[in-house]
Amino acid sequence: MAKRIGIVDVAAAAGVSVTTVSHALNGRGQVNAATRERVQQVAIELGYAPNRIATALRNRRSGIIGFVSDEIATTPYSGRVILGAQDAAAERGILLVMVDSNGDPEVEARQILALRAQQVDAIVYARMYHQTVSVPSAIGELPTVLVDAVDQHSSSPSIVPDEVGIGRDGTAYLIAMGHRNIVHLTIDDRGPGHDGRIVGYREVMRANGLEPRIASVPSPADGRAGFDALRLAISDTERPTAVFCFNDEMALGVYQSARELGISVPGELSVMGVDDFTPIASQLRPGLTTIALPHYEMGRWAIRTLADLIDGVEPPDSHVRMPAGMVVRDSVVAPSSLGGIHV
Amino acid sequence: MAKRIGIVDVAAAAGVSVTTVSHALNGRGQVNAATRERVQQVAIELGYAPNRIATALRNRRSGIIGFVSDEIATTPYSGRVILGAQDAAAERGILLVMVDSNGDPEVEARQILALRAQQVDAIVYARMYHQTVSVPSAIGELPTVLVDAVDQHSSSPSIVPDEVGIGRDGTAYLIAMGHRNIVHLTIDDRGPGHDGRIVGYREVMRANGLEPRIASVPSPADGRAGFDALRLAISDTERPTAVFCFNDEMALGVYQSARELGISVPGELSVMGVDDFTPIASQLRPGLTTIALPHYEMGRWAIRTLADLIDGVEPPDSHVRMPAGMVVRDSVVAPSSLGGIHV
DNA sequence: TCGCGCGCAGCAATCGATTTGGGTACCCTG
DNA sequence: CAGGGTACCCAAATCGATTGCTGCGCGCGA
Repeated sequence: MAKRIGIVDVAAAAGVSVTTVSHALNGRGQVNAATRERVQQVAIELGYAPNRIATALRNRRSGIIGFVSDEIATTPYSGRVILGAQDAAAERGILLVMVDSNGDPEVEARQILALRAQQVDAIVYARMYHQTVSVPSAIGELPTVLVDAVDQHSSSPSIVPDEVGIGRDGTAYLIAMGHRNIVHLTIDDRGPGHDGRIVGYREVMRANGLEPRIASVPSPADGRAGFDALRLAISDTERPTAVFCFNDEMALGVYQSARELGISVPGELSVMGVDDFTPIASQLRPGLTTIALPHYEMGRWAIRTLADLIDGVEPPDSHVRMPAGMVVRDSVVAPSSLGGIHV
Repeated sequence: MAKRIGIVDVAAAAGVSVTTVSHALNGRGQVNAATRERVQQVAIELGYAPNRIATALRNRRSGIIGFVSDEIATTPYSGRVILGAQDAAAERGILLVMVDSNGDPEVEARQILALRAQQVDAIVYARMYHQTVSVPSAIGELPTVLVDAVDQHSSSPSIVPDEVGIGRDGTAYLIAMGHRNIVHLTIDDRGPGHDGRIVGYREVMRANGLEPRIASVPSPADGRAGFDALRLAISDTERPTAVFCFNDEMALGVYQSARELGISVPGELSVMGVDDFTPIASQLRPGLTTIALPHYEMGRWAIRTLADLIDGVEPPDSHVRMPAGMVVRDSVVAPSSLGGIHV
């Protein structure tokens, strides 16, 4: 059993005191260049790695950031947030401890307490999808940033997707492709995503002299609802040439509905999603043109901001809305190419 | 700024020494019942929570387990493993630190070293899907378990899905539903999942006097491949009444191919998947009958086993193959109900 | 030659909880 | 009343790294 080697072992091997080893390795005190080099050499040979627990105790800084989510890892959405956070953390030598409250506030409070007992330096409070929250009091005075969430009553920095921008960009793209009769298919439940995208959609439609047409269904996961919504949309006086869906799951529902109704995609109907949920978006035929939420970037931003906050640096922008990016595949084409009805 | 209260504060408030507080709270030495109660009372009033960093330093046990994965959280598969691990860890007051090597062995080694510096008590070495690996040497002597992976040269406990059982169960179910002409649609790349399911499939087919028919495509994510494979299958002399797919993504491809070929599911073709990948399996119409890999349970098992290992308890079974469970939806029906060709 | 300053190195305190090895008071017994 | 237990409680050492302060020795100016 190879005993873990500590700073005393290095000191003994190098023939100096632990103080000098610490100084040499951390570049603190005054150490002769030759001594410093020798110590570093010995440390490497012995495979020395400082015990971060001891350092944390002494420095009152653990180098760990807690990542609190309502639904970790179970959805690929938050997965990308985690990935971004992980990457940014790894760059800074920070470790991430993730906990999943499963949406239960009591569990959440307990887990945050456990995190605090573990002396985490800061907390990322993330939600699976964009929503309004209130930061749990258990967090106390720990530096905190919110991801995919905002809290009006908190001064903690937060980052969310630019929902209005998504509504604008998607609509503008469809219009640029030549569509004029565009339905926005959303969900019944309201929320920042729901509202923001509608605002952006309306804005751009009106700016182009077009009439906004919005349909909504109970749940994106409900295939039948997509079917009904589409049927509703096409039974309208003017049949739409494009559907701008709230998310990719809903787009999958539309694809299936369209097939059942004998409507070809994208020939007779262009479809656009939001999320770039790969298993769906890239698997569908035709490939789904969609808007990728900036999950990865939000994760990175969160850790970067917290690392600064820990060092006492206040972020310039406290509440950030991050732009999303279009992912063009094959589900949106110019309406001129369709054989169906046109306006 | 509310100073964090420590054991000395509790001691002062309760009018006893820190030793007694420690004893009272941890039930170690001999403490008068009245004193114990008073200390506990005071501790709660003050909201005392022991600094686990200090405890870790003293006890040489951090209460943290490292979770090393090649692709964390980005796929819902590993997401469920994480969830199971999280739950089991939370029950035991253990925290999980997850790192993602993104498949890069060098990054992985660095991260494992960081984990060791952080004094993790043990490591879960997980893979995104069932494969054969070799445990990285950076782990050293730390207690380790493998999830969704095996290493012939390591004595570390491991847990993987019972692939042969999956092949057997799926095939048996289709046969029980009355199918006799069943194609197993798999991927080109070999691996424990690929091989095991074929073994189970063949075994049950032969045992029932049926001829195994296996087709394979380059990638489950490749929709076109699913299309081609299905066409290949149906151009066969005897048209299959059921397809047993390697996974749900492939099943999605088959659904789409079937639609394009004018074959109704499940009317003319029953489809079965593996994974129970919810966004696909439950969203498809008809709902996909599939076999759920025991990801959650494997995650639980991993932490349970490690917790025992840390306490010096050797697990009874070192290499476990965990059974999977059938999730019945609507994509498999008796072939008698189809109007198509039957054997 | 004396003394001051500087370069270099190390002692010892510190972080907060646990644990070892006593110490003290009280009670009981002979 | 002395000796021996017992029940309670506590001082101090400990975990490993960091850091303020001190000490030593050498060189240079007076």
